[in-house]
Parts: sequence; structure tokens; C-alpha cells
Amino acid sequence: MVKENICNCIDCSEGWNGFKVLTGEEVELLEQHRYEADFRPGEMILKQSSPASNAVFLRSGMAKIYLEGQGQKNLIISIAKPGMMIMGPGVYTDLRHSFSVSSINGVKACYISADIIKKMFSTNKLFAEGVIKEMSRMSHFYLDRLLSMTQKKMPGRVAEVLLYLADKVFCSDEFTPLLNRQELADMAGMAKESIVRILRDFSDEGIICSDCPDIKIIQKDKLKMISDNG
Amino acid sequence: MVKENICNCIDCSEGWNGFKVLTGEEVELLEQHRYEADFRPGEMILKQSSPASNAVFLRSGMAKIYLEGQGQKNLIISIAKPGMMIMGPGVYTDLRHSFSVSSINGVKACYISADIIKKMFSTNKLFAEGVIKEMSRMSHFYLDRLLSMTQKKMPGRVAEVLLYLADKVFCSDEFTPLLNRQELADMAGMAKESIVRILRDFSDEGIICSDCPDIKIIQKDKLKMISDNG
DNA sequence: TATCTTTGTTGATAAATATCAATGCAGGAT
DNA sequence: ATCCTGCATTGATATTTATCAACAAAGATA
Repeated sequence: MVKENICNCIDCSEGWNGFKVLTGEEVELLEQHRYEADFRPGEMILKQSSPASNAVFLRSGMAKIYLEGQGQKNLIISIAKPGMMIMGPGVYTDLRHSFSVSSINGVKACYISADIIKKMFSTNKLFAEGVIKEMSRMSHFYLDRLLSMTQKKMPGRVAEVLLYLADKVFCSDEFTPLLNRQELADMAGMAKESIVRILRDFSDEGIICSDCPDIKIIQKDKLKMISDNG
Repeated sequence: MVKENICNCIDCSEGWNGFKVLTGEEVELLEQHRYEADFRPGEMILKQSSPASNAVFLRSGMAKIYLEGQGQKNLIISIAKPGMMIMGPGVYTDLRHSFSVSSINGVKACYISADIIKKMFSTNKLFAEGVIKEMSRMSHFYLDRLLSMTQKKMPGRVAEVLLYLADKVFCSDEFTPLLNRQELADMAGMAKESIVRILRDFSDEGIICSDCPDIKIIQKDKLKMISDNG
């Protein structure tokens, strides 16, 4: 198997779009502060509350981004894929990572120094615009989740999670979540027994086909309705 | 009574700190795109989903920032005071306001064109840094709330709201919330009957003194414990 | 003052959700 | 094969929370 020889972030086929606007010099600077790392499934990539010295970019594989609450109760915020920037708001506030990130399957990732990103934020206005757009998108997403989590009942939240996985993560109505029931529950903010029951209900009503671990969305419109109406 | 003659955002005693780094030219530009407005209690200042053409800065009074869910159920995210920037992530994403803002008491506010802010974001790197720091702070705050709302039970959320009001809004352990019970419930994400009962419980246990509408925090350490332990 | 209207409060009840305990099932190790 | 071990599932039950209905209290209006 021939390995692609990645030598910089602009040419990297899985690189973040925001890097496309960098100058040659900036790319070189970036290279000097980029570290590659491989992870097996289930390994910690970023730890919540640890010093936010790096942003992370996946080159392959998927990772879960989650908040650690008290008593090992987690809330999975989103699933990261190659091409996305993973940089929490802590980089510009308390210099701590705002969330934890860990690999779901095998992951190749690049750590890039947060200081360098901040530096380029100041020297390259197009790059700065890309960064603020990305952070705004995240903020927007958090607000959406905040509303869902507080106002929707369990079936609505499960429907939302399924639609998120289908539309934003796997880009297909038929997928293998990679997450186990406990993790799906952590995404929807409920107990694992609850999500099991709701998935069964959806199955019984013919809205999805749940051939564990695979999930196939049959009646997407119905799922959307459940998600919208809470 | 002599009215202060405000002629620009740098000299304004209630202006946002982030404006302090602007050049003379930029301040002038800002002035050309600034509109003052007065509001009586309970009036809409920004409407969720409407075009995000302006950011808002309060010169006096307070406002509630909230998400409108379906079926007139609101979630109050935070309380805005003079000196704070009110600009949602929609300005950099879908160009719609991400939340609604309405006055709690009498409010004087300045609308500032979002385009001008974006322009200065590109031309003044210190200003850009101020904006991203502010947006990061907000993002951080949203993540905190997300975790609280999903993992804490009602008493924990009520304690959190009380501490927020005391520490971040009124800067005193004795205050008049200005929000009625329904609105306090909308902050803590519960029914108004529920918050009434919990406030009474806190009163009975001597943690607070609730002489409606005034609230006085007696045992702050206990309240913090309740908030932390969910 | 008398009458509305809104807001706060309480108790009873229903609905939503979590927890607990038991069981089954599949993959990996011995 | 046989034994583990972790995950999924199910039913029973307890806890949490919302809803409903009634009423009290405080302002607002006439």
C-alpha cells in the first residue's frame, strides 16, 4: 500500500478549507508546528481542561467530541470527520480545552499549535475570517442543541440524533453508527435503556430499520416531523 | 439633569471595551452606522430569525437574550447589561439573528451595522482579536449551559441561575431579579410551578431568603454545592 | 371603591424518564 | 468446546418533572 506523502496542509486532500488562503510562508510556519499522531479506537486525542496548546485536524477516521460531566456522565456534542477544524473556545478564553475528543475508529490526526493559529489569525485577514466563520458555525450548533436538549422530549432528541448522523456524519440514510447504545444515549442526553426502547418503537412503527448495530432510515419525513415537533 | 453628550463609541462610558482599539477613522465610520433607540420594558430589540444586519450594545438598562422554541416556550440564555456586545453567531453564518433580545426595564441601545463590524474585523487585527475573544466567551458559556441543562436536576439548575444572577448580573447576593417566575423558569429550563417550589425549599432550608420579588442569598457555599453536584 | 387581570402559590395528578435487576447474546480467550 | 466479558434488551419500579385546577395576592383600571 502506497502512502500518500503529505508535506503541507494546503495540498492535503483532507485538510481544512480555511488553510487554503495561507501564503507560502505561512504554510511553512504551519509545517514547523504540525505534529502527526495515530490513534487506535477509543484513545484520547484531547482532554477536557488540559492546556489548550493545540488545535486538531483529522486526516482519517472519526472522533467524538464530548463534554465530561460529573460522575462519568458524558454529553457527546458532535462527531468529527476529516476536513473539520477541532478547536474549542478555550483557545481564546481560559487556555484550557473546552471538551474532550477521542477516536471512534482508527484515526490519523495532526496537532497544530494554537499559538501559530492565533498568530496567523492576526496576520492574515482571510484566515481570520475563516476561523471566525467556523467558530460561529459551532456556536450556532451549540445554541440549536441547547434548545433541543431543553425543550424536546426523548423521541424528538433521538430523531434529531439519527438525522444528524445520516445527514452530517455518514451522508447516507443507511449507516453503522460506530457508537454503541451508551454513546448514542450520551448524544441524545438520556439513559441507554431509554434510547434502546425508543429505537425499538421507531422500528415497530416502520420509521427505521434497526438491525443492530446498523440503522436504516425508512421514513425520513416522519423522523423529521418527530424531531421538529419535539 | 444634564445629559451626557455621547458622540462616539470610544468615549462612551458604557461602550464595549473591544471598541477601544479602533483608530480615529474607524470610529468615525462606526458613527455613520450607529443608530440609537429607546425601549420601554418588554419591547423586542432583536427578533430571532430576522436578518442579522446589526449588532446591539446597551447604553442603559437590561435585556434578556433568549431562544424561542416551538409553542411559545422560551429558553433565556443570559441577561445583557451595558458594556456587553450582543451579536449572535448568525452574523457569520446564515445572516439571521440566532436569538431574540428584549428589554427587561427601560433600555437605551445602539444598533451598529454588522457589515461595518465585519469590515473592521478585516482591517483591524486587534479589533478582530477582541471580537473572537468575545465570541469564544459566549461559546464557552453555551457549552457550560448545555452540560448543566442536560445533566443537572432542577435544584442544581435553580442554584446555578441564582448564582449567575448574583455574580454576573447584579454583582450582589441580594437582588431583585426583575424577571418574574415564568422568566426565571425559562432560564432554568423548567415549569414555573417547579421553580416556585424549589425557591420555597431553598427558603425553608435557610439557603436563601425569598421575599418575593426580592432574593437574598444567605448560604452561598451551600448554593454552590447544590449547583456543582447537580 | 369595586372590578379586572396578572402573577404567584399550592395540592393533586399524570407524564416522562431514570434506575435496578435479570436475561440473552455474541466475540474473544483459554 | 467452555468460560468470560461486555453490550443489548426487557420488565418492573422509583424518581423526577410537568400539567391541571383552584385559589390567593397584588396591581391596574374604571
